[in-house]
Amino acid sequence: MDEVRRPGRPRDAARDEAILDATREVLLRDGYAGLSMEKVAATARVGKPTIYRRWSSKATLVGDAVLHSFLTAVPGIRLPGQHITDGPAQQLTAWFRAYAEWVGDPRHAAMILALTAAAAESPHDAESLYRHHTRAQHEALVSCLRAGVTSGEFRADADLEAVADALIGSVLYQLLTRTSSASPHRTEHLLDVLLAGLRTTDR
Amino acid sequence: MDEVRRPGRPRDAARDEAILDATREVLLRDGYAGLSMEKVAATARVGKPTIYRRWSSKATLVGDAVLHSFLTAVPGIRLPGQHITDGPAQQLTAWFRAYAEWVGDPRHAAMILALTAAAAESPHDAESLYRHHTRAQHEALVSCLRAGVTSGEFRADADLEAVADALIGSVLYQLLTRTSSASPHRTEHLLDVLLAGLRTTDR
Amino acid sequence: MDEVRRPGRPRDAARDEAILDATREVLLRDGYAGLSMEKVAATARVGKPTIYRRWSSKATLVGDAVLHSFLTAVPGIRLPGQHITDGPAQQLTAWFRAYAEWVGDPRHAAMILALTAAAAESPHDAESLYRHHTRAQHEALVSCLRAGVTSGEFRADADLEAVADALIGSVLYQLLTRTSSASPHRTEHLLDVLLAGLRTTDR
Amino acid sequence: MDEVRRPGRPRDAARDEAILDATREVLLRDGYAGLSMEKVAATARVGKPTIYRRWSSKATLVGDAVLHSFLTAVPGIRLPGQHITDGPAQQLTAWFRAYAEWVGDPRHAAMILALTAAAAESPHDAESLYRHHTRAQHEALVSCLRAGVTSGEFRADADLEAVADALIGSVLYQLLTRTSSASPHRTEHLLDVLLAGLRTTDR
DNA sequence: GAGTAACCGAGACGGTACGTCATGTCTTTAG
DNA sequence: CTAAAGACATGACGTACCGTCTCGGTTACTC
Repeated sequence: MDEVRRPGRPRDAARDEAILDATREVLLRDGYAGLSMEKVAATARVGKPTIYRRWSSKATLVGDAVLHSFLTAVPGIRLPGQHITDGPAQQLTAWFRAYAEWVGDPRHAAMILALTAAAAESPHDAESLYRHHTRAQHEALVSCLRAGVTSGEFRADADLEAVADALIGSVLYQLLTRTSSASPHRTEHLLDVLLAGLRTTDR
Repeated sequence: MDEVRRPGRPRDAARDEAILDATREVLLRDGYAGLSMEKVAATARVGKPTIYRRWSSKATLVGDAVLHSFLTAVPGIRLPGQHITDGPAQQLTAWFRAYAEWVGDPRHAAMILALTAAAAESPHDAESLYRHHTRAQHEALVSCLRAGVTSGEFRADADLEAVADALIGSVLYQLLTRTSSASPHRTEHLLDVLLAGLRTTDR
Repeated sequence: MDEVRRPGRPRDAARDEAILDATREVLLRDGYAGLSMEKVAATARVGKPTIYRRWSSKATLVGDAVLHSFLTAVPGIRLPGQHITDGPAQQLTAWFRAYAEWVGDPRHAAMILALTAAAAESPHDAESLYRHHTRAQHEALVSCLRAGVTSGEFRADADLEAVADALIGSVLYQLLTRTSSASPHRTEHLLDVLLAGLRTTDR
Repeated sequence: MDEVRRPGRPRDAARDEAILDATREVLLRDGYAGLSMEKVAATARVGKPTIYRRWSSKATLVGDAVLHSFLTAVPGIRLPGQHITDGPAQQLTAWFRAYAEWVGDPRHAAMILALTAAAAESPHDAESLYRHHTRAQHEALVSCLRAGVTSGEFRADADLEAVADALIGSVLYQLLTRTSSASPHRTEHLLDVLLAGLRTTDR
């Protein structure tokens, strides 16, 4: 299980962090369009080859920068609910509130937009890029919904993937059309309708 | 209401079409990232100043190219239903099917992605850009939903904007994560759930 | 005989001069090794593509810069003697003195060294480069020597090309080994020996 | 007289040879311009620091590589003639023939050009570099000429240094202008003229 | 019908950034 | 302390586009 020691000077892990930090900083300041590898290198006080050694393109770099932003800044978002006392509906609501709040921060909204830009810009790696970086959320949502189906609270014939798509997609659409930020109560209203539609009619 | 006649040679309207066609062609071939004004000019057999005289940036050019693609290629999408015989639910279903089918064409999917890229790339003009170009769809959806509320078929307390956001957003999310295309039946399933949630409980 | 007018904006001849001037300036300051296209561009206040549009490499740029230095700065060197009263020997002496004096200026010495570096650096274009830029001198020397043969002053069996090679080559060798500059009297002494060797023995 | 034993692992003398060999190999293949420390290191299967530990720059490395080429490949060139039976004129002729023949080999011509490039590239170390590596030849020539003066065969007032400069310089000039190689008979013709010019008039 | 003013294509211009390569130094493990 | 390997900051490479400009030439109104 030991890592194989390659010859030569090992990569400095501190550079990775510096580069990702710089990427986020530039992203916030100038947006995805205004982000250049040169700026990132200068901000991180790092040579360009040091960046290219780790990330082959602007898109993959931004992808990782955003992913780290997800993981480090909002770990709570990863597991929508750990208390068994909460039912799926409450869990979904809790998650959605946390997500909306997280996205409410313009700095986090900028991360989502950057990721979206990276994916939409080059359709061929869109899937690998966008999916990979939102998969955690999507899977958490689906498993939560599935728990609701198992418990009999939700309809068994509902397409859970489609519901998860709609939850994440609606926030994305709001970010794109109402830059300021997605309104928390709007997302909550959507959840109302969706939950109503999901519940088993004979209860 | 007459247009003010400026002196000098008037602009050649045929160039507009040639440029927009070229833009779509390049967009399909190389994606938004691979689109350069230079390529568009070469493809349209037009000088660069001829483009800049009409569009000030890549984003606005792409915006118009996509909008024309919407308007000319799928006019049916604009008005979800003009036959009063159809109820709101049927109208929504019809519109959603048409939309999903339209987006199913990779060429049209590329247009949506390009528009998304343009908007996500520079947050400050995201709103003006993206909203402007998807507003028609969004408004049609909302007015259709509102008709359902008026007729008593849909709950009065539902946030119709949120529902419209979710419908459009879910397609967008699918485009970003499953490049091939959005699956038509998935969107249909989502509609099922949403309609169920929208319907007045005491029916 | 009219020049064909190509379409598009014509090149600005003033840039050529600015670039060549900058090249010479950098050459003097930093030598051939220290000359980079980037420095030349910055010094000439010109974009890099403007240079590459005209010269494909550092070597050809330096070649032209040195050639212009020859032509503009020391036109007298081109025609070794225009007074018919002077015999070939006097003409050679006059030319050699002028040449040695010209090369005595460190700025001109730097030009010759730069040209030499450009040629020696890449053997395949050495010939086209070096020969082209020193040909004028070489031809003038040979024709002068040939006049001496015709007039009977010089031996008919002498290899005039070899003599011209030696005259130019000796200055070059001195530049390379005694950087400060070639000593004028040394070249004059060489001329003494060569003239003595060239003269017809029975005079 | 014992070498001082320094602590630690001693340098491997075999590396020196490997590096110099690699330098010559790259020089032949790509010329001085195309030679990089990286290529040399790779060709010699040696780390870059191993090179920098021994030679501080590309120029000094090339200098030594060429010098070794001189010493090992054509030892005969070092001493123009050790048989007292030959007069200075014959010795000069013999040396010149050997030199011209040696230079006739394109591999050796490349060495001279590389040395020239190294010197011409940075005027400040031109002297130390070029002079050091051609000094042996130059001194041999001068001492040979001086013997001729002592014996009364050559004029006492001739500038022997200038003559030596011309001999070496003419070969250099030919290499620069006629890449293929210097023509042996041309150098021989030059020697004819020079010897004629050197000889005491009253013979 | 002559001006004139804006159009058109082509392409040069000063720039910025690209992604790659080489420089010379530093840091690691191994000998 | 040396050696090989390779990461590092730096900086130049030659190319692609940017958006502006300057050409010769065209087209359609205005006088």
